[in-house]
Amino acid sequence: MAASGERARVPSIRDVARLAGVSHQTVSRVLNDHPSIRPETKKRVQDAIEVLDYRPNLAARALVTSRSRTIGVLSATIGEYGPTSSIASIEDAARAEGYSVTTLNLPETTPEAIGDAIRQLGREQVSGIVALAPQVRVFNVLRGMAAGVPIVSLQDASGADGFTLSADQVAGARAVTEHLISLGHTDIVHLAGPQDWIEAESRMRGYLDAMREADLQTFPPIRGDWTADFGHFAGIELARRPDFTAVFAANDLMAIGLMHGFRDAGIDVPRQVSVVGFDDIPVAAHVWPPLTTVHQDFPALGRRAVEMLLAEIRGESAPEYAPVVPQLRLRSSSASR
Amino acid sequence: MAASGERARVPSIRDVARLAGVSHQTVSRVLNDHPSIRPETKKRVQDAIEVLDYRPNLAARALVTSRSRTIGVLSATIGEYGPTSSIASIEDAARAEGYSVTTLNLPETTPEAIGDAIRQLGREQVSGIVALAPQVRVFNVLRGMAAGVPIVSLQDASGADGFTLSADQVAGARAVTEHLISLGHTDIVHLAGPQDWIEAESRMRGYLDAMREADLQTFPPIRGDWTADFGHFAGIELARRPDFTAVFAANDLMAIGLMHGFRDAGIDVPRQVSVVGFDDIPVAAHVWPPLTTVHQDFPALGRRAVEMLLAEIRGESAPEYAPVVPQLRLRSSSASR
DNA sequence: GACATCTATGTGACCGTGCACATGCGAAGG
DNA sequence: CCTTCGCATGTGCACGGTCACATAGATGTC
Repeated sequence: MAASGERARVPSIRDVARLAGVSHQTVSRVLNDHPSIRPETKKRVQDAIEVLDYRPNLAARALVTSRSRTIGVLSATIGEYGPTSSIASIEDAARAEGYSVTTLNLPETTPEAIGDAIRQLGREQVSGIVALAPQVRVFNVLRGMAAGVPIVSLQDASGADGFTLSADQVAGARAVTEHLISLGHTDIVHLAGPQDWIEAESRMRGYLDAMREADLQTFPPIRGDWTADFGHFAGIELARRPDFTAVFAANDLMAIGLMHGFRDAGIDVPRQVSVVGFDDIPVAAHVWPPLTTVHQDFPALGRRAVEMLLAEIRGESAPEYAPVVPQLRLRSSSASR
Repeated sequence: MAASGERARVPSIRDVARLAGVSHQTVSRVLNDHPSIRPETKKRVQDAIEVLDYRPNLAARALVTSRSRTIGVLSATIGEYGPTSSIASIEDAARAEGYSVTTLNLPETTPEAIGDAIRQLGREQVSGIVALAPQVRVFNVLRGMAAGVPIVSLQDASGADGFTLSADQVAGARAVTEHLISLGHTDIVHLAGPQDWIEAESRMRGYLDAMREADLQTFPPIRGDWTADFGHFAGIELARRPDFTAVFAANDLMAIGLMHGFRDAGIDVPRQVSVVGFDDIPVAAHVWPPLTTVHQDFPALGRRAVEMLLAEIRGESAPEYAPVVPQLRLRSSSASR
């Protein structure tokens, strides 16, 4: 469409200024909508911008302001459903506010790797960072490091000082455990996430709280790794000690694997054992039996993270949110004893 | 850790030059490893860089070179497993080569939206773009638009001129269809993806090719939307017309929903009907019955996309790859008649 | 020995913005 | 009527790199 040829280089702020008959600084003021500009002048400049199809050079702007209007997403999780959908909504929200998004996956969670990542984002002069750092360790390192750049962490960190944000994992876990108890289960096993993960701890705490409150005895939790394969393995192992009637798996993937393991071992879900999960991944409603689980609104979390970060960047006070409450999704994998 | 305080601004190339006793240009040469630098000089400069903990300012470099050493990922897909894992590996590969990654989701697939996205990435002066544009329409617009910036499309586009790349979807679909045929099925329904999607077409073609070659009659395909919910609906509908003994669903999510629908309708998989999917998502092995499907190596695709893009950026010739061949994963959802 | 060539390095301009400061002008205040 | 102030705008420089060109010494060539 655009008339090609013409080796004209892309127009700069001075080209606009010349065409509009003003100084380059006035153009700059229009761009950053400075208060004292006469409406008439503003109009002339905007017309010139239109005519030349001028676009501000982001690199030049970043150089002089040493801020890039870019948000860095630092992620220490790999390909899981939850984080992934949060990231997508972070991007959308940031773009809507005129920020670019650059993502950085942590290959490993050593303090050095985290430090490198933060420094890298620093070099790119990000305006702020959203961290999806589900491991306690990573979170702590982050806290110490991020000096200078606003940062929001998308994890549940009880009593954290900085800006953190998450769904109320404990409440969700508690709700689903109470659901099992209300069905008459008393011997409930928890298939937990890895030791170091914040969310694993929160979900376990919810389970423990609910059990204690109902005066039920708890089993030592089984430590999983979030994968369906582990769930499968755990199901076969658990089948050997049928001293329980329900399992709360810390995520859906493990829950689904677990049901598979139970089936291989000849245990019927939910007739003999009830199984519940956490996350409500898209297939949860369609596996057999459809999985009772806890739904999390990941997109909402991503959007809020961006709102909080922008508030911090702009020096505003953080918006106060009611916590995102995860919702119980009752399906067929849980039944009364 | 780092001695704070000290309002010293971050060191620039000139600070390094002063400390090393050379000109700033010599420092620049060392950084871009220019050939004619005396080893001794180089050493001095490197030491100075070390001492000052100097890091090149990316914005300044981008300003003068008008290239940002950033790769833009343009994605028109939302939260699906395949694209997501490709994107993660694109990031890793790009970072490993010293490129940053910025991601941009297309909210809609109109030509205008695509144009805006490309222009936005242009403003950010990306060095190249990897497009995950699974719809035919998007792909075509992209082809016309991207003038000026190297671009690689991660989709199967037969006869495309530019640089495109994908797993051989047709071969995968064909293999899984032939598998059903070899089990003795003759009446095989295809639950396809949406009309406009390149991969939907490729998978359907593989199905049609295999059927034609075996001299089998084909049914008009059912158009789905990739979701498990649709699969469920389709299962219930299909149960009313049992003129088939096997279904090839164009992705795992629909296949899993389909099995759910069949179960609701009282049809046993695989005894009465065989079901196969495509993608091999992480739960595919753990649903009941475990799903026969086609495994795609998404991370490998992402890595290759980056390699191709970098080759194009550097003006090298594109590396020649053997196509990524999807692999059949035989499980229990398919059985002989 | 004069000149061309190559190597190693330095000098100054320039990329496109925003910022600090200066300036002209009209309104308000005494 | 003069001073003071706020508004609207202009001037020049700085940001931190790279590029084009200049320069000085070493080496080779006839």
